[in-house]
Amino acid sequence: MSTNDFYLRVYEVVKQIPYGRVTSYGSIAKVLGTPRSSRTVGYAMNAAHNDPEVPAHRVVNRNGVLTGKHHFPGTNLMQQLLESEGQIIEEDQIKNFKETYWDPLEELGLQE
DNA sequence: CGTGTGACTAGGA
DNA sequence: ATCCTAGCCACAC
Repeated sequence: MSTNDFYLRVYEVVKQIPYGRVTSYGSIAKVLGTPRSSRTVGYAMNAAHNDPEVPAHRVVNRNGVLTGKHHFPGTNLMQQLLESEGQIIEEDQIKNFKETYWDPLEELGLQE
């Protein structure tokens, strides 16, 4: 495999994000072994479109800001989805980010 | 194979 | 704390 492999790996990680939790692009990239390809992770999410099992709304930037909300249908679908999971969002930013942050490195047992 | 682009991030002013 | 800059990597053309 080749090209799609990276995207598929991204999806596999995103799919494992628990309900009500979120993570960052950089963390996902790090899990994949390429911490510098965080931008590409977001790029991959564009194609995630085809995979409804990928909870793209649970992926935000490292500050807990919904940078990708503009890529969702409507104007604040991403925010609505997160709020429906119990997230507290204000000004496009997750207020309880630290509490709901899900670190794939820890949770997947890849670290420590 | 070179160039441009982006749902990012870290570091410096 | 906020704003700006440069580096990154995978992909489309």
